[in-house]
Amino acid sequence: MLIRSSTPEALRQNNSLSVLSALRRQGALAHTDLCAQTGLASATVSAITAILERDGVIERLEQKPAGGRGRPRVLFQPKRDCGYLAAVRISSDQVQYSLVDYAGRLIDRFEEPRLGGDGATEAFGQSFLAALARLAERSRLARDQVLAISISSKGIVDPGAARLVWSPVFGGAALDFSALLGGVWPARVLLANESLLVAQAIAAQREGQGHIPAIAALSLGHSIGLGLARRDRHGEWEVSAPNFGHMQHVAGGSLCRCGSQGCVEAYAGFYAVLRTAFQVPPQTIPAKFVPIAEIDKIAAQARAGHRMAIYAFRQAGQSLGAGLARMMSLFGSMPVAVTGPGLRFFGLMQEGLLEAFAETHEGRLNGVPLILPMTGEDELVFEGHVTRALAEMDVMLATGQGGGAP
Amino acid sequence: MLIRSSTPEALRQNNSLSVLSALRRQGALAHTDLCAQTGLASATVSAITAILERDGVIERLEQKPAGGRGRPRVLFQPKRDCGYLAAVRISSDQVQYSLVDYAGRLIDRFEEPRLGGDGATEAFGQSFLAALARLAERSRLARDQVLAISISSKGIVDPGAARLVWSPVFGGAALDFSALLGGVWPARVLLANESLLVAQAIAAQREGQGHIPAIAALSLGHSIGLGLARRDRHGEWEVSAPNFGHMQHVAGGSLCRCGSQGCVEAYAGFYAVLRTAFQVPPQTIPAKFVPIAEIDKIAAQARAGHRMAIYAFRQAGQSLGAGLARMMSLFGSMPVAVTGPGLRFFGLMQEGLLEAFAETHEGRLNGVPLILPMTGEDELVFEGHVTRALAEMDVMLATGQGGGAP
DNA sequence: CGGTTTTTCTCGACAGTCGAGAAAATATTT
DNA sequence: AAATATTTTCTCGACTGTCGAGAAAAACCG
Repeated sequence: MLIRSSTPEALRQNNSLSVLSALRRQGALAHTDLCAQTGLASATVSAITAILERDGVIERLEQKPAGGRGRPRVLFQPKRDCGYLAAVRISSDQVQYSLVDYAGRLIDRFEEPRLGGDGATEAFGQSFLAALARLAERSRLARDQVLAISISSKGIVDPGAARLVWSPVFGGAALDFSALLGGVWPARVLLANESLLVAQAIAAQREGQGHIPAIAALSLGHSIGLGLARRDRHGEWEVSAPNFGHMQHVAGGSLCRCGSQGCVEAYAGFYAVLRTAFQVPPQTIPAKFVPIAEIDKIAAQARAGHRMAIYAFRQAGQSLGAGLARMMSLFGSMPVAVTGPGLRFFGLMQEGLLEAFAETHEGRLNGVPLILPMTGEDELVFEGHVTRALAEMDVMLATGQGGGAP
Repeated sequence: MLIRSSTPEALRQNNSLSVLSALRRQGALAHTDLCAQTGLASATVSAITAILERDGVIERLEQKPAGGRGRPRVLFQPKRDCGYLAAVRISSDQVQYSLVDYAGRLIDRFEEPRLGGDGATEAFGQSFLAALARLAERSRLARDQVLAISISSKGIVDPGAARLVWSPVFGGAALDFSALLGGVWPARVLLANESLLVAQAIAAQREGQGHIPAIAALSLGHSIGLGLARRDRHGEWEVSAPNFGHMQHVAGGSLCRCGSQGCVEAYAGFYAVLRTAFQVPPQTIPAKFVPIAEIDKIAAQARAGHRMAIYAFRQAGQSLGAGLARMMSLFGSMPVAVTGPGLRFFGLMQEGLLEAFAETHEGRLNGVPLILPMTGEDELVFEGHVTRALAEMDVMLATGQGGGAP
C-alpha cells in the first residue's frame, strides 16, 4: 500500500495494488464497491481494472446476481490460475509441501519424512529442491507460475534474508533458503517462524471486526513460541517472532535444551514439565523428545490432586506469566492467543500465569491480558502462510513483475 | 518519504518533502546536489524549489562559493524564520523551555521551578500555558509561527496521543497535553520519553556513518530509562520507549518505587544501590530522592574495596544485564549507549552487567553487546527534541499546512 | 573576445487522477 | 408495449505532475 518512488508510474502501481488486494481479500467486487473501498475515482478504477483484466490477473464473474433495478453490476474477481504459491512447513519429523492458487485454494499437498539426523542440512537441501520440483510437476505447472515460496519452521529466523539462524531441528547450522532456491526458482522466497504465521493469521482474521492494535500468539509444546502482530505507524500489520522461548526467566535457573540456564522454555516446555513433575534435578540434560502421552499422564495426576504434578504446571504458567509481562512491558499490552499441542494443559497453567502476571508492574498498571485459547494450530499456520504469500503476490502482480495470463 | 494517498498532489508533497528535508539536514545544497540526493529529475527539482522559494520556506544563499569553471551553483537553504519549535523538558524539580528556529538554532531558553507537590497537575497546566506564552512573546512571535511543541518527561507515554500515562513526577495522574494545548496553540504537539529522545538523537548522529539497524539508549539515574531506535521495513527510524525500568527482574524481589516488587529499577536505580549498600531490607519503601553525592560516597567506598558497596553496584549491573538480554531476545541484538547521571558509576556496574548478559541464551548466541558510554545526556535530549520536531515541521511545510513567509 | 565547462532553466511529451456527464442495462409504471 | 426511473459503468477533457533533452546562463581559460 506504500510506495517509495516518486513517479506517476509508482502511483499507478500503488493504486493498482489497492484495487487488486481489495479484490482478492473480499472475493468479488463491482466497480462501485472498488471505488468505495479504495477511495479512488470511478475513472481511475476503470483504467486499472481494464489493465488488470488485459494482463490476465482479474476476470469478470459470469454469474450475475440479479438484483434490484438499474444497470446490473459486473463483478470482478482475481483469476485463480494467475499465480501459485508453495507453502512448506518443516516440522521435527516431517516436511509438508502444499500448493495453493491465487484464490487461496489448496491444490495439492504431500508430506515427506525429514531426512537425516543432526547436521544433515546438505541432504535436506537436496530433498527440499526435489520435493518442490515434484509439487510443481504434479500439477503441471511451469516454475515461473509459482510466484512465492513460503517456508516455516520453529526457531529463530533472520527477517531480512530468508535465513534460518537457529532451529530445534537443525540446531545452529544456518540454512539460507534464498541461496538454495535462487537461480533455480524465480519465485519470491519467504521464511517465517511458525508462531509468527499464527499471529499473522489471527491478525488477518480480526482485520474486519474492530481495530485491534496488537495481538500475540503463544504456542505451547516441547518448545515455546511467540508471534507478535502489531500495527505500525501507517496502520499496517507488522509481524515478528521474538525469541521468547529462550528469554531468560530466572538467572542461573533450570537447564534449557539450548544449553543456557533459566530460559522460559526450561520451565514451560514439555520436557520441563516432565522434569519437574518427576522431581528430576533441574540441571539434568533435557529429554530430546517427550511423547505427549507422558504429559497427558501428568495432567491426569494433576487433576487428581497430585502435588508435584500440579506444581509442575503451575511453575510452567508462572514462567509464561512473567515472560508475557516482560514482553508487554516492552511492547505494550495486548491480548494473547494460546495455541499448540500444549493448549490442552493450559487450564492447569492459567492460574500460575495470571498470578505471576498480576504481581508485575505491567499487571498492576494495565491488568491481566485477555487470553484466547485457539485450537487448530496447524490450520492457523497454513492460513498464515497463505495470507503472507498472497499479499506478496499482490504486489508482484500489481507491479507487473511475474504472473499474469496463462 | 512515504505517501499513502493516490493523487498527483500527494506525489508532489512527497517529493517536496524529500527536497526540503534533504536541504534542512545538509544545510545548503545546489540544484545538482538535490537531484543526486533525492533521485528526482532536474526539471522536477526546479519546479519544487521554485514553489518552496515562493512560499518563503527556502531561500538562495547570498555568499557564493567561488569555485572552478562553469556556471556557479546557487545554493538553497531553508529559511531560519519560516517556523519555530518549542522544546519543553520536564524534570523532577524544574521545567526548561527552549525556542528553536527552523535551522535548529537555539533562540531563547529559560527554566522555571516545577510548581506544587504531588497531584498538582492542574496548577502545572496553567503555569505551562503561561510559560509557553512568555516564550513566544519574548521573541515577538505570533502563535502560528510556532509549528511544533515538543515535550519530554521521564515516564510512560502514550505514543499515539500526546498523553503522559505515568511519570515519576506526576504519578498516575494522566496528563493530556493535546487537550491542554488544543485550541490555544495551532502547533503540532509531540510528547516523548527522555530516553526515546536520546535514542533518536544518537540514531540521527549515526545516520551518515554506516548503516546501523538499531541502537538502544540506556539512561541511569534515580530511575532507569530505555529508548530504542530501530529501522523499520522502509528503512526509516522507528523510535520507542519501552517500559524497561519497571520490567520485572526477579519475581517477588525488592520493592520498587512504583509499588511492585522486583523491577529492574528496584535493583539498578540510585535508591536501590543505596539500599543494598547500607543493607537496608529490600522491602523498605524507597527514598523519594537521593542526592547524587550519596552515591558518589558509595562509589568511593566500592573503589576502596568495601564489600557491600561493590556488591550494590554489581547487583545493579546484573539486573541491567539480564534486562538488556531479555530486551534483545525480543528486539534483536543492538549496541547500547549508556547515559544519565549514573554513567559515572557504570564502571562499577559493567562487570556484573556483562556477566549476567553472557550467561543468557542471547549472550551465548550473539555475544555481549557493544557498550557506548555517552556523556552529555542533557544535550542529547535537546538534540532529540530538535530532530523530531524539525522532521515534523518538514512535513507541515512541504504539505503547505502552516508556516511559510513571514 | 571567442571557446570550454558546468550548472540552471525551459519546453514538449507522456502518464496518471479526477469530476462530470454520457451511455448502458435493467425494473417499474403507464 | 412503450415510456420513465434508477443504478451502474464507461468516456472525455481538464489538470497536475514527472521526465529527458536541449537551450540558456554564467563563470573560467587561453
